[in-house]
Amino acid sequence: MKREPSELECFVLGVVWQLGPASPYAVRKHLQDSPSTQWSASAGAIYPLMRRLEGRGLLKARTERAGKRARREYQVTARGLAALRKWVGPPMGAVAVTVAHDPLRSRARFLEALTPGQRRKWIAAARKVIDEVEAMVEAWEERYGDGVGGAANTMTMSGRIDVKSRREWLGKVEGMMAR
Amino acid sequence: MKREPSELECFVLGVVWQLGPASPYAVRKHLQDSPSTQWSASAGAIYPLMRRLEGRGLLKARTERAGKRARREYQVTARGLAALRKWVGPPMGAVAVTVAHDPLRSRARFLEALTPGQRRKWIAAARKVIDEVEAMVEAWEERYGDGVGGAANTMTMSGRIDVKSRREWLGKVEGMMAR
DNA sequence: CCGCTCATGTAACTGGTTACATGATTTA
DNA sequence: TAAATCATGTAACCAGTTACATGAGCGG
Repeated sequence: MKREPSELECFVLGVVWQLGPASPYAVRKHLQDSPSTQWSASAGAIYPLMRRLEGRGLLKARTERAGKRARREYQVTARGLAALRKWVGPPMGAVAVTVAHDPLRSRARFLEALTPGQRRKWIAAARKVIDEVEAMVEAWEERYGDGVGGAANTMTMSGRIDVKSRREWLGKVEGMMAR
Repeated sequence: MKREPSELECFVLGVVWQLGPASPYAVRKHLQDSPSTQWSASAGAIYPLMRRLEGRGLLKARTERAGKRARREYQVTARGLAALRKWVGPPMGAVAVTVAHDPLRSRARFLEALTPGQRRKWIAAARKVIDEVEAMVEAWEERYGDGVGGAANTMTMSGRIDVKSRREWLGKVEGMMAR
């Protein structure tokens, strides 16, 4: 029974599809710039991963040379696109049925372990974190604009809603704390 | 240089602190029931992890016997509480500065890879997924109510906001798709 | 007595991380 | 020409997963 590909594998497949022919380095940069820190996009992850995808026939590589240097350019194959579509769904796998993972919320769960003073400071710090994320999202939009198809819009939109909803959440947390 | 503990380690530390003396099994169940699938809470993760925490002096164990059977009950030590507080912050580590990770959004990023028909189906499926999550959150509240200190309220509240924001997001995605 | 849940573990694996190595190309 | 960045990779490690093993206790 063939195991189904990991989230990162599919995501990379998608990124290559979106960028058009892309080198592992380009994919890496793209992931690093993206407002999600879900993956570190380390070389040790990406290079072997893309080789793996190539081995499975989901990507095909072509070695171009720019100047003296060889660089691998990967492209999504027909099978690769099929795999991407399957991953995107429908149907979505069971992995999708979950509340979003947010390290801020994980921590907030244990706010009661702090002293009231620390709690107030925590809220302030959290607010700052959310501001930072907002800035990241805006910077990302600035940078990539409509670069990656219509996807950029979807992404910044989603980032903004995320920020908004976390602000709302934080407000409520503050309210509950006060009582 | 001592490496800082993983998210799961700290989260487990927090859960033990919240539950009061708790067995690995109890922690495992708790994580499994929680609406977050961030961790599978497999035995192979939890048992060694709690041993590790014990080894670091963040948990202390006491072996109780119920009937013929020995069960380990862990409790958070003073150092453990300090570590928990440090993890919760402030200051939050850099890990916290990220948009929430949501597999639905990851997938939505590549919606353009689908045919328009599939896209519509995708939206419907996504709506269902969100409904499921909502049900999970409600069930969780039903079950744990005010069980784990005031934290239960914070958690269901956060789950609800999450659901609401994802519905809003999905609506927008649909809107953008239509154009 | 059967099957289910409680409860504790271990062994093998693996995907992803950190850190290092190497050399080409660009920019100050 | 020195420093920074582009670009590709590898080796060692590790946290967490899957799958299995074991046995107690309990409800039907």
